[in-house]
Amino acid sequence: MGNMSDPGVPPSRDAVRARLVDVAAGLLAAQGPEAVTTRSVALAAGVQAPTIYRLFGDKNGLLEAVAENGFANYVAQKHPVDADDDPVEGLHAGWNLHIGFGLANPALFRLIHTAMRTPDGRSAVEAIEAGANVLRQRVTRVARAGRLRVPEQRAVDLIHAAGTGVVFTLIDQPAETRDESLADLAWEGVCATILTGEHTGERTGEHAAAPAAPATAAVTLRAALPDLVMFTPHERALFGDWLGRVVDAEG
Amino acid sequence: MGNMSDPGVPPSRDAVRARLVDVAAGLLAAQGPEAVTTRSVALAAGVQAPTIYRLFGDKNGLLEAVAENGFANYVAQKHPVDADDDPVEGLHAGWNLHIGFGLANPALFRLIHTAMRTPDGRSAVEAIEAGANVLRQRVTRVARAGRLRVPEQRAVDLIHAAGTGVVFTLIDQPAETRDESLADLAWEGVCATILTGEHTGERTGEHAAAPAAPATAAVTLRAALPDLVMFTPHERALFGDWLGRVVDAEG
DNA sequence: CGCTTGACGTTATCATCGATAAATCGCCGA
DNA sequence: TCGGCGATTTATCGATGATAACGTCAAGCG
Repeated sequence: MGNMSDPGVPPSRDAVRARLVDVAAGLLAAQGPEAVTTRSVALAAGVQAPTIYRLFGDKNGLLEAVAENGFANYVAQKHPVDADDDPVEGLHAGWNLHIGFGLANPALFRLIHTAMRTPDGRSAVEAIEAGANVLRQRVTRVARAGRLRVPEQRAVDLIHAAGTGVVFTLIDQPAETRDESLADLAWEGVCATILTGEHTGERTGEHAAAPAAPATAAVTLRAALPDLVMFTPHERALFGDWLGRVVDAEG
Repeated sequence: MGNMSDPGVPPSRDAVRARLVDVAAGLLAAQGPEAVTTRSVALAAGVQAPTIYRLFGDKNGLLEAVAENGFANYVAQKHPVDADDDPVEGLHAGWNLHIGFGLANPALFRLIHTAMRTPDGRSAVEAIEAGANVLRQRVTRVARAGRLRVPEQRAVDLIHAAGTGVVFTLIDQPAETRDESLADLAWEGVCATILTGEHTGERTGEHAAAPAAPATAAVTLRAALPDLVMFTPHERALFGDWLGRVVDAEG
C-alpha cells in the first residue's frame, strides 16, 4: 500500500514481491521444479536476479513464499466452514482442504514434502505449520465431543498420513486413470479407525454414540474402574475420587 | 567374476559400478541429496567424473541404480515369507516391507517419490515397479480368497497411499518423538476398509471384541483437561498421566 | 610383427545455476 | 543545489552437470 500515486515505474516493492511469487508459481506449475531458476524467474518478472535475494534472502525464501501464497490462496477460495457444526464435519472439511490443495498444486505439494523441511521435522513454511495446528485443534474438538477412541496425537498423525499418502498416490497417476474417490475411501477408513460409533463420518444426522460431555466420560470411567488393572488400590481410590469431582462439577 | 587374476589395476567394470552405487548411497544416507554430486561421488569412489556417465548415462541413472540396489538389498535381507499362508498375512508382510524400507532409507524414499518419476506416473526405478506388481498380485490373492470388499485397484491404491503416507509422516518427525506404531494403526484401518469380516487382519483376540469404552472415555477426559477447573495444576498433571495410562493400556 | 579397433582413463572445458560484490543510478530531504 | 542512501544494474565467483578431445592399452587379425 505504499506509493500508488507515483505515475512512473516504481512498482512498490510489494508489487514486485507478488509478481515474483506469481511468476515462480506459474513456472513451477507449468514446467516443473527445474524450470524455476533465479534467472528465469527474474527474466519473466522483468527484474534482475539480485532483486530476488534482496526480497527473499535466497531461492528457498522465494519457494517458501510461493508455498505460503499458494496455500493461502487455496484456503481463501474455499468457504470458511462455520465452526459450530459437528466436530467430525469440521475434521472432514479440513481433510478435503488438504486433499484439494495437493491435487490442485502437485508440484508445490511435492516440494513441500521434500526440500522445504527443517532438520527437526517441522515444515519451513509457516502456512503449513499453521495448517497442522488447525488439524490439531479440530481433532481436539472431536475428542472433547467424546468421539475419539485413540489418543489425539495418533489421530492427528493418522489423518495427516492418510491425506498425504492419498495425494501422492493420486498425483503419481496419470490424470486420465485417476480415481479421486480414493480420497473418500481413505476418509472412511480413517473415521472407522479413530472415531467411535458405527456410522462414522457421514451425514448420519444423529449418532447412536452419545455426545459425551466430560461428566459422561467420567461416569463411564468410574464404572470401569474395577477393570483398570494398571492402578494400585490406592491410586484407584484417588482416581475414583477425582472422577467423582469431575462428575459433581461438570454434571 | 571377471578378471580377478590380474594383479594390476583393472577393477572389472562391475566392481567399479558397484563401488559407485555404494558410495552414492552412503553419501545420500549420510549427508542428504545435495551432497551427492558427480564430483564428490567420483572422488570418494576413486574414479573420474566421466566414468559415471559411461556407466550410468547421467546422474539420474546413477540415482536409479542406487534406488534399485537399496530396495533389492532391503528385500533380500528379509526372510521371504512363504506364500502358502493366509493371503491377508502375505499382504501384511508386503505392507511391513514397504514401511520398513521407507524408514530405513528416508532420503532414498523421498527421492523416489519426487525426482525419479516419469511423466506418466510410472516409477523410473524398475524395482519399485516390480514392488507395485507384487502388491497387485497379493491383493489379487486376497480377492480370490473372497475377502476383498472393494475393487482390487482401489484396494491397491489405498494400501499404497496409506503406506506412503505413514512413511512420510514418520520420517518427517524427529526420531525421538516418533511413534512407529502409527504403521500398525494405519494397517488396522486399511484392513477394516478393504477386507470383509469384522476381525480383520490381526490376531485380535481381545482388542476388537469391545470398542474399548474406557479408552474412549479417557481420551475424551484428557482433551477436556484444561477446562476442569476443580483441579490444582499438580493434580491435573497427575490426572492426565493416569488418563494416559488408561488410554495406553485399554486402547 | 605391425596395424587397426575399440574401450577406458585423463584432462580440459562448456553452459548453467545460485549467490554476491562492486559500480551506477535516482530520488528525497536538508 | 547537493549530499546521502537505497535500489538497480553490471560483472563475476564457485560449484555443478555434462561432454569433447586426447592418450593409453589390450585384444583381434593379416
